[in-house]
Amino acid sequence: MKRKNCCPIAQALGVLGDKWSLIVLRDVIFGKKRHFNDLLASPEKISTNILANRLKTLQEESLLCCCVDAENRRSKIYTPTEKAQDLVPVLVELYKWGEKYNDRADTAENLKQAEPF
Amino acid sequence: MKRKNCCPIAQALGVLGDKWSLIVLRDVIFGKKRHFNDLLASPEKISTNILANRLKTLQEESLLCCCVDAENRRSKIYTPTEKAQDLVPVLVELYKWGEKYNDRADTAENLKQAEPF
DNA sequence: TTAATTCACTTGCAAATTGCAAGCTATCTG
DNA sequence: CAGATAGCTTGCAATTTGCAAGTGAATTAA
Repeated sequence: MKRKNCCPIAQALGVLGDKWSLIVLRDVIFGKKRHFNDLLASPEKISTNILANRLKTLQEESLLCCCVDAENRRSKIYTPTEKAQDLVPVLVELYKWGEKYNDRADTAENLKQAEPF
Repeated sequence: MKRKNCCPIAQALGVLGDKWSLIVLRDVIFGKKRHFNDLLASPEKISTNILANRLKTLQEESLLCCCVDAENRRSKIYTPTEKAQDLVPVLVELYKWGEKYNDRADTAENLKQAEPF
């Protein structure tokens, strides 16, 4: 989804707003996974065609770069760019939110309406 | 995508990891939009069936609550819960990242590989 | 009080995306 | 040289998305 000339949140989601991109980036950034098969092995069970497609689009978006492993030339090494590293705060906030809410049942407190601004 | 018993990032993305949920939440939280037609009017042009579906799932996930407008009974008011308000930091970090990178072309700086941890 | 309008959807259908399994090619290892 | 391994690609069914048109109840305008 190309989202030019619009709000930065929508622009960010144009790149990251799908089921898998941020999972792949999480594994590359925090899990330090560098190889196709490492990324395949994540508990979320991404399939090979989807992973190949995400690696391609994340390179096109300059979030990952790819080089051949000098010591094993059938292997490729995927590395996060600084643009990807700058997603660390996003991933950290997502982590905190996920930890706060998605482990536990909905409580009366959670369900409270937010105060008006 | 149900993602129980896994990493909080994956849990969060199970709820938020699609093209539209965070756009709707952005509009409800920051844009203070409260009605179906307000949300439809966003520049990203969500379609009616998708919006209806997201409003339903966001209620099921306790991110929005819905009540009938007392002064206009055909109108419904969608309000963010605290669980939704707690996504503000996520949205802010997405905003900052989108602002930093997605307005401009890729520069040599952006494309630099990240330093190893 | 009837007609038109508005609001929040729903339905139908085509197009795009996802998910699963199998296969393929180049490299390496025994 | 035979198998194993890494990183894909292909085919196809199922799910999700996007567009346009339609629905029904509530409201407002004539």
